[in-house]
Amino acid sequence: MATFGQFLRAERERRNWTQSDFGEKIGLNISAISRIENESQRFSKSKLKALSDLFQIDEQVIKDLYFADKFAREAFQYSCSETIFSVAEQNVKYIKQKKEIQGQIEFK
Amino acid sequence: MATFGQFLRAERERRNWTQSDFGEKIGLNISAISRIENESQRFSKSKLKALSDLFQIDEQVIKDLYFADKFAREAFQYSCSETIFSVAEQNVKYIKQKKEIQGQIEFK
DNA sequence: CTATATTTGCTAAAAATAGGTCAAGTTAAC
DNA sequence: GTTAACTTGACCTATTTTTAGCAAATATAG
Repeated sequence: MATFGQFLRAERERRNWTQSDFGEKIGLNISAISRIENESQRFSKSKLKALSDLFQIDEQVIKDLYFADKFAREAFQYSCSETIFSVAEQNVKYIKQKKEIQGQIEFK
Repeated sequence: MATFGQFLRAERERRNWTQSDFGEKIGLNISAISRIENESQRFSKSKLKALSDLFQIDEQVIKDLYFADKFAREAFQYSCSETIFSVAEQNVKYIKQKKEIQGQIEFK
């Protein structure tokens, strides 16, 4: 599965829902759904939980799909180089480690 | 170099600039600089070009550092799983490929 | 055809971004 | 122990971007 919009469309169709069915369930009108599926609009972060409930798909999975798509589009849009994601991965490790150390200091 | 703020601070100090020197050159006041260096505020995307001119560092390098940092922080904040960046990388490839095909259709 | 589903132009409203000010601190160097 | 450099909190504002509803235009299935 490549984009979040394609994922949404596939899951919707698997359930034989029209865009307006889906829109009603998730709280968006039909044009928003269309644009989201065609990626001219983003699905809103704040509805991810509702989406995971609706589709009965683990929230972590949904969230990861969502952010992978978001990052990919942004990296493409700004012509980032190909190494960017491995750098980002290292950065996350660094941040995690830093927070751990901070935690230790706070409770000393 | 791990975060964009740390990068900025290191480059500023290498030049023996105070935060207020740097702020003047880039068009931000001293509290903004401090917060940016300590990552409680973001550096603005629209100033990346000016920054690359000021530091005489290739814009692509600056941009990559900036976005790697941005993605990492977001992934951390939303507790994305560790595989997310390799998925994102694949997604970029997919997007690039799709745009190529679209280009071919448009000029047929 | 016709009905249903989807896409899209326009737009007001909402939300995110970007940053400032002022005050009250803390560091670090001399 | 001053002084310059830096940090941080609280609060405020302007600008830009994005959203999502309406309605009109297309597309698609039967």
